[in-house]
Amino acid sequence: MLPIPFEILPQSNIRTRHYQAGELVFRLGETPHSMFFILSGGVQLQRFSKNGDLIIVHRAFSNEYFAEASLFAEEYHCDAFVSENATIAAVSKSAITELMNVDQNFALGVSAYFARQVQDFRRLLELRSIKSAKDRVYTGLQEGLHKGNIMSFASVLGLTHETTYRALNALVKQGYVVKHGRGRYQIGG
Amino acid sequence: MLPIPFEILPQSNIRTRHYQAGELVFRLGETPHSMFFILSGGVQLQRFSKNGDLIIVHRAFSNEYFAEASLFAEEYHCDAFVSENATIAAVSKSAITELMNVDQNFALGVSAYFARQVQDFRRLLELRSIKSAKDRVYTGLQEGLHKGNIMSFASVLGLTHETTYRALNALVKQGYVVKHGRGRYQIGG
DNA sequence: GCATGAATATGATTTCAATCATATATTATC
DNA sequence: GATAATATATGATTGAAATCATATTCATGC
Repeated sequence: MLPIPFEILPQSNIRTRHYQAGELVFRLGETPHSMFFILSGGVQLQRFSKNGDLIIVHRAFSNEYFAEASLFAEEYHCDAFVSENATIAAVSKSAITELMNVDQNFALGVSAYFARQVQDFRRLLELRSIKSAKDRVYTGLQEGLHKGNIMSFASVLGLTHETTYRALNALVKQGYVVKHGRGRYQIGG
Repeated sequence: MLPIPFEILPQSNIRTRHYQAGELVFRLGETPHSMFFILSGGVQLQRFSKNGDLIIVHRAFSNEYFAEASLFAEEYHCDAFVSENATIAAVSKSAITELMNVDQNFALGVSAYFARQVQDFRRLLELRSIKSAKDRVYTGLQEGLHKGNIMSFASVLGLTHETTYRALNALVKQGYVVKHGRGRYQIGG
């Protein structure tokens, strides 16, 4: 059910719940007892600045974890606001840390999981540093980030979908990309 | 010498070397034996696409680790190209994983280190998703990212320094930010 | 099969950050 | 203390992505 390495945790350590949009999964200042995995819906981690402005720290959606870092923190430093009706699995923090103490392989797996994420984020940031939409779309294709539809590809790239469609079109015209059908693009000319 | 949690590793597991710009620290396909920490200089992790285009996966500079993820990988999947003459500490991979197996606290520390990084990257991505330069600079100030000078603040924000100066100026004029002196800006009006 | 909504696609216009240029203040170096 | 290098700052111009608009194709539900 959960992605590796957390799939080996006994089901008893996972509690799944539905949330309505607008609910809070946790609040700033509370003591973390869980890490969360979104089965469906959306959550945004947010806090308010001294001036009262809303700061969105992270938005998470289906099949993503959030609040992993609070596994190792004394308290949450933001609110988890449900932005779309969601089903969320709460994974027990103590179960994870205890298993890490017992099972070295699991401990390595957890580190590897986070290290891998760091790697992915760096790659994404580097991709976003590419100014030209055409180059960014092309590199995104090369990196295999066009998995689902163009809309989500565009959002990974940090571009509007219109700009992404146009860039794809231009790349096809220039022969860098082939179009196999509506919404189906692939590197190669 | 190294940042926590790696500071407790015996010095014998760390080998420091100078590199000239243009050298490779490691090559794609090699077996990882180390994770690296840059004492000075710069490195870019890069690979070449099927079409022969250079893809820069990550650029790392002073006081940053790179290739952490390869701690848990079978082989490097990019080259580490020295972009500026550098002094780099190689931290033994086996020393880290062995210590993780023995010392649960260290294992937790390693996980926490990566988890924290994931958190930071998410925050940075969310910040970069703010379109307006003024809003981005303002939020960056709120998040405490203006530590050194404006140039480095601008590069964290992913903006040119000119745009950053202008945005700061505008924020001061609108009363959202106060200027204490040349290059010294602070939230508040 | 028809209606509704979403994704794909492209056109017209606008906006705003990047770019290029220049000036001044500050720090570092000899 | 003079010189060079860097950071701060601002002005003018440009270009490319965002925005707004519209059409078409495809999927989904009734």
